[in-house]
Amino acid sequence: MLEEEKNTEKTILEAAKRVFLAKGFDGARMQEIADEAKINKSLVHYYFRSKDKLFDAIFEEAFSQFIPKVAETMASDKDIFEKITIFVDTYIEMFINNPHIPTFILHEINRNPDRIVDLLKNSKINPSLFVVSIMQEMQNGAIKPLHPLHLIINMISLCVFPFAAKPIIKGFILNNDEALFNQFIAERKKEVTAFIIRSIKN
Amino acid sequence: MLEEEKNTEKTILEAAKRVFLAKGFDGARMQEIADEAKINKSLVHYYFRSKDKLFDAIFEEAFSQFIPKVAETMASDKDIFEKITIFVDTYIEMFINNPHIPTFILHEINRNPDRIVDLLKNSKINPSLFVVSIMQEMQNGAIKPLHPLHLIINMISLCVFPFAAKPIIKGFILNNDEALFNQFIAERKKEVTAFIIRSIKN
DNA sequence: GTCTATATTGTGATAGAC
DNA sequence: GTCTATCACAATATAGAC
Repeated sequence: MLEEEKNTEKTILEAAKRVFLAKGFDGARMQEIADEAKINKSLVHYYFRSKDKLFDAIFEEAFSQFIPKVAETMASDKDIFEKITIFVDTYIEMFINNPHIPTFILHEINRNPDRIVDLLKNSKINPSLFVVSIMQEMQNGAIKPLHPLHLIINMISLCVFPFAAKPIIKGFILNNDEALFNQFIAERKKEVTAFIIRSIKN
Repeated sequence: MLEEEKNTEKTILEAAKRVFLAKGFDGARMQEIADEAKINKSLVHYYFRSKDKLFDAIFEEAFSQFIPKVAETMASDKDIFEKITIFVDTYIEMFINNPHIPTFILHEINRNPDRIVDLLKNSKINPSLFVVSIMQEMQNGAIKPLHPLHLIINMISLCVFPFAAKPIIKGFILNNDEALFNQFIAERKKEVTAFIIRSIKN
């Protein structure tokens, strides 16, 4: 039997995740989620009452993915260059496996900015760990003087943006060739890490 | 009289731009556009027939803004470092004046990827100008060996992402302080230009 | 828990008077 | 060109049988 039978709630959540991430809240339809889960539309309401409540469950999970758990790495005794390498690898690998996350989060946080403040208050994310790490390496003379916040935003920008802009990069620059885009992304871990380290290393 | 009376079509277009950019196609309502333009909802249909046609007019203009006219600069005889400075300044300045453009474009190109291929075919945008410029400077020995495409995407990433992620940066890292965010953006032209040039200069 | 049927509201779009 | 009234349909949500 191999446990093919999942419980309905989980099936709905997985279907809803696919639909919401692809279409966004406004573009998603309860009917489409039901079809995707191969169940009746009423069952979706039975389990989650409203579209809003269902969306909340999806958004919180997706948002937590957007901020990978690199906190442990940041608190470790590895040097800043190793930390950056792990940071970039983790981020890009996660987006390869969840390509819709970037546009989804960037769109939805603008639709409802207040929500993220609440979410982040309850999260264990602590960027100051990384800030401290950066400032220590500056005092060591390992890296050039720079604003830690700009460096962090630069790192995230370089990882996230190519996934959010995939249709432009692929459709315009890469002649709509999916294989070429995948190759571009595959190169990117090395490329981004090297780009950053060249810029900050003393 | 100072020409206070604009023609209705233009008024609708300006209202539609505000609503579509803030809410996206799926989130926008024809009623809200009419309210924003302070006219009757039917008039919007009278001038533009359908929501789709109205959206097309807005999207094309917004998309053309997303790709600033830096082509002339790229074809000029300025060196690569001046070109990068102008590129970054132009991009960031444009997003300061049009803060909704990044999320709007990134969301809509994913909703309808085919549209952008058509749009770009009809545009005069030519990234190869910049690629050639980069490769020449590599042969001159002015910059390190690198993949031109990755450099271009890096430059765009660093300019665009902070605007798309404003609610996260402001709400999470900057304690929801708008002034702090504006200061962060103001620093960014110098910061990004320096970050890039440090990384590629020989 | 799962289904069918239906209520209710929202929304794009049109008809027709002025 | 601009308005009021209204249509037609889509979408969220609920009622109630099984």
